[in-house]
Amino acid sequence: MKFSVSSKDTRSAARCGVLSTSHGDIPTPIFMPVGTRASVKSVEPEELKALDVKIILANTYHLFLKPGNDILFKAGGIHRFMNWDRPLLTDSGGYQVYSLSQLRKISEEGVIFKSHLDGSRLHFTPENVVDTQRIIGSDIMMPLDECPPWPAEKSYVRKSGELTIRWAERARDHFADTTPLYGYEQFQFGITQGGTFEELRAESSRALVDMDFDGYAVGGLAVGEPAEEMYRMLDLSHTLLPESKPRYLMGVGTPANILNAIERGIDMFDCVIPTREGRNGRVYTRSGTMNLRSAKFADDFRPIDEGFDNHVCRNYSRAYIRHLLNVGEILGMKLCTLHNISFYLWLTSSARRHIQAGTFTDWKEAFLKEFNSNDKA
RNA sequence: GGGUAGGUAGCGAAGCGGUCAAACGCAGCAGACUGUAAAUCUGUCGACAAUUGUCUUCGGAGGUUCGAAUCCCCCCCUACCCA
Repeated sequence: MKFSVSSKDTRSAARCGVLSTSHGDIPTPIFMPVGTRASVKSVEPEELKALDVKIILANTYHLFLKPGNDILFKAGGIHRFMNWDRPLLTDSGGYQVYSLSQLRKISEEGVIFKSHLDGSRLHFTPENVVDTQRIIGSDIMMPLDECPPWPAEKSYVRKSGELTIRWAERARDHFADTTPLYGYEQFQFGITQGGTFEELRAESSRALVDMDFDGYAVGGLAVGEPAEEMYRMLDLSHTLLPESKPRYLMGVGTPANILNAIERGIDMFDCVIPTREGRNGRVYTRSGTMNLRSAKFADDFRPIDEGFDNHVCRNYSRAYIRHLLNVGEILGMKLCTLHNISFYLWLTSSARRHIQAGTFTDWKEAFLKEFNSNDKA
């Protein structure tokens, strides 16, 4: 995988780069909206492009259930299926090992899920998860891993992390033994685990680095631990993961999480916050968040964030969107989603600009001060 | 003019002698949401004191009863039907 770091911050580990895939280049740091089931909920791929979304996520577990591999293969892969011609990354189902923990059993071989849709038993192995992602045709695929909960006993996190390492090895081998199905290159990242234990995180990182993945994800964080614990793990990861490979912090996070992680050398992020919270009426502004369902916005005809230059703020008022949410019109959820994605992309593009200008740290402090001082939620 | 069904907290709507400050829904208010089982979920929702507390409510006025939103009488209003 071609990844080039173009500029580095002098006062922190923050860096800017470009990640090249067959479906286009991705400037980093970057935020990737989540489109679990081949859809960023409520938004058309064309609209994502209009927002200048560079790369989106989809999920192997959910796509395997529906529409299933047959349909995805007949469609010619996910890009053609959903009319998205830019880069796409698939998560492996490792997060579902965590989020659907009541519905699965883990063994050395892999994971058996009891489908949340119809209860049927689904066998996921490191190998067949690679196969499914070949069929999906994602530009970047993730190996099956176990995301342990927090808090968890160190002994459990160790055992779990060691299993994830063995799975990663199998996934890497199987990736090498198979080829892309649609004529363009695919890449595979490794996922480090180890919870918030330095020792385990380091072991996991070293083992995965030895396998020479195309990039490295830091997994198993933002599952309930204090943010400081997460940052500690990032400081450590920064010293262990190769400079020359992209680093992806999975499932993170709030604007503050993202900026603090960029400061610690992370290049890629995904999170459901902007889309899910958008559907629930919470929108992000430079001076904090606000819940547009509140009656206090009923006659507030200002844009969501005055002076913020995006499609939603240029064209719609708080009062209108509040009305839409209030009467259950899907457009309300959509406009909030569009706005939040736009805000998150603005956040990472601003970070890039300030890293390049050498002003990242100051800008981050100023942004967070403003964001936290006047929370409208 | 006659008949029938009703008038319950912001709205809608249960309750039909005590366990009723009164189910439930909506609206309101507050909160949650981090590799999406989330267009979801939680709390609150008469007024005050703000933990077990007190006070005023079920169209209005009387009455029966130890006790009424619930029973009786009169009045007012609404919807529909018949003249």
